[in-house]
Amino acid sequence: MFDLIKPDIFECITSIGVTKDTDFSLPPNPELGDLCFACFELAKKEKKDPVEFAKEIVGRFHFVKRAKTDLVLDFRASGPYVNVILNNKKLAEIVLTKIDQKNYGGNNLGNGQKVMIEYPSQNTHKEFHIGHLRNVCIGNSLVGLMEKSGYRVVPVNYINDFGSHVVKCLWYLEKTEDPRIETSFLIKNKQKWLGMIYAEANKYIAKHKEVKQELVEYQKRFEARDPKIMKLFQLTRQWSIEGFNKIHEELGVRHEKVFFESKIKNKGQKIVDELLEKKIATVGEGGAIIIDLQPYNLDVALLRKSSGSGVYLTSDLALAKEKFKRIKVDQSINITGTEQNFYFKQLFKILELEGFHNKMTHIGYGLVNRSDGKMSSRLGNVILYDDLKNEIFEKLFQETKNRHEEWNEKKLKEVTQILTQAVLKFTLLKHEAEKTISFDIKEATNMEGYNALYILYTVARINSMERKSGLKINKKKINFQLLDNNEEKNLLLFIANYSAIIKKALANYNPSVLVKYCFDLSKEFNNYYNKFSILKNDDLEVTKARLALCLAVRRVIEDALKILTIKTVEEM
RNA sequence: GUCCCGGUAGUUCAAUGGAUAGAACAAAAGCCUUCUAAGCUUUGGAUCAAGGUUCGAUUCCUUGCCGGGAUACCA
Repeated sequence: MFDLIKPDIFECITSIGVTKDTDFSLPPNPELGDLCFACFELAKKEKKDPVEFAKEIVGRFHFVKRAKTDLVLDFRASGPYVNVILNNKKLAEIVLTKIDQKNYGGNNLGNGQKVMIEYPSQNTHKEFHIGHLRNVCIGNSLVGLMEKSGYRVVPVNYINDFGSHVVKCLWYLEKTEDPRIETSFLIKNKQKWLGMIYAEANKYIAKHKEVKQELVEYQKRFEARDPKIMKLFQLTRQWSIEGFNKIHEELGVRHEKVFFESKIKNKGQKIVDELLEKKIATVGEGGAIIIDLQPYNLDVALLRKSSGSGVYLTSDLALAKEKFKRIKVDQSINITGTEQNFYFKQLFKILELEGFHNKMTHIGYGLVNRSDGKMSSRLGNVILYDDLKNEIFEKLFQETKNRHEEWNEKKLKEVTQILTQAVLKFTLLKHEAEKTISFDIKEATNMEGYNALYILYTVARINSMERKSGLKINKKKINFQLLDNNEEKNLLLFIANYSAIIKKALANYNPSVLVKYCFDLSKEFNNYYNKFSILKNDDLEVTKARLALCLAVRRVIEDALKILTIKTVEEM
């Protein structure tokens, strides 16, 4: 932790037995010191008692202690811990100067490696609910985190437009001769409407089990590209894709390439044939093609239905190859729900058996459930992205209007839109990525608490102060000595810890770490803001120093939010 | 049946094996002639159970109980 100031700390404490892999953390009580480190490991190396060793380290430090202008002022032993007392002036100077560096808080773990990230891989003819939204939010953040860490990221999408879900939807539309197709220009959101039809189709099929054979036949015709079906397919497929594109644009997704199942499925079928020839795959019950992965503890995987139709796996085999063929990348990452963890283990094993050795990773995020139970299309209780977005927008619009009567409609909408996106994204990112979410609409539309608004409000406050001060801050002329209270020290330490947070978030594929960091930093700031006056101050030098700190806080928050693709507003 | 994930305040979530388990919501009480009250302060409240490893366990291991997911023709 505290990577930003670590080099300066070690400069003060060379050759006293504290190795460079020693990590610093915050003491449980600020009165103990500014930073601390535990001596368990260090003492073990020298075969000493940790409590004794802590005292010894402190003694050594006092012996070699250098000038008062160093970052480290003092060491104090407290049981097996050593607490570090920092020089406020030096701390402020280092942090507030370093923050202007390029790619501040970033690192170069990626070393220019090219990585493809595939998300959210939706199915056409289906709804876009908050589960998909979680996928996009995590994907977006991962792109940001990897770019911040020196990777060259290629975001791509894979659209499943050729599976049995499409078959069900088209078959149902045809069977019911839905008149709305003819007057489709009347439908406002066709992508959403189609999702509704798909849900209806599912309900119907569940009730009328006898249509199963009919669907099998329909799928055969579909996969053989029966012109009669293709017309409806092309039309409706386009509705979904246009709808997705609009959503992606709103959410700040920027795919460099899009793969379609309809263009890949045949290639997948060929791979299945090859696997059969190579005797990696075998013929199973009813003529289905399967692959026995039991030696690897991965059960049996189905590669082709007994009807000859493909399954997801059929296409995914081809997709893996296509990815590396079309774009020269060093590795590929997939983001899907954790319920597909097992599926991806199977997929990767099959590719491995086939002799495909490119690096592929699967990242699973937890399901989004409703607080009152499971979300399922069949129960008809899915929370759609569009609906949630509108609900939040309405609420925020009213509130913003009340606060800024002087704003015109256009400005109100612009600001509310940014706030809405921020609230949505924060809500779906605030939990640990791999954990199941219990989603509560009431909580999501609450404007208080652990919420994006809290952070954006903090930024808006700083913006406001900067405007009102009329000052241009020149770091070279700041008297850093004036930043000497505990709250200021805490803020500086928070800022110094930013890069460690980035690393942690990426290492665990877990953007929630960064979300929490933004909130905690904002909280620390609001505490400071309420306790100390920044502008209303007798001493202009103090105002300048404090304002410089405020701007640094804003810079870090905005940088972190940018990674999460969350925008801020000047005023709110 | 087997495999994977989870179980922490009333609720939703935090806590690389480290000092006194943190937040938010909800509940109770306060703070706007003062830089945006979408804010701040204060109060009460929790580690599923039993073993084990360790100087030290919410964290690691074992067992049990509870919940979720996966487990060849669902997507």
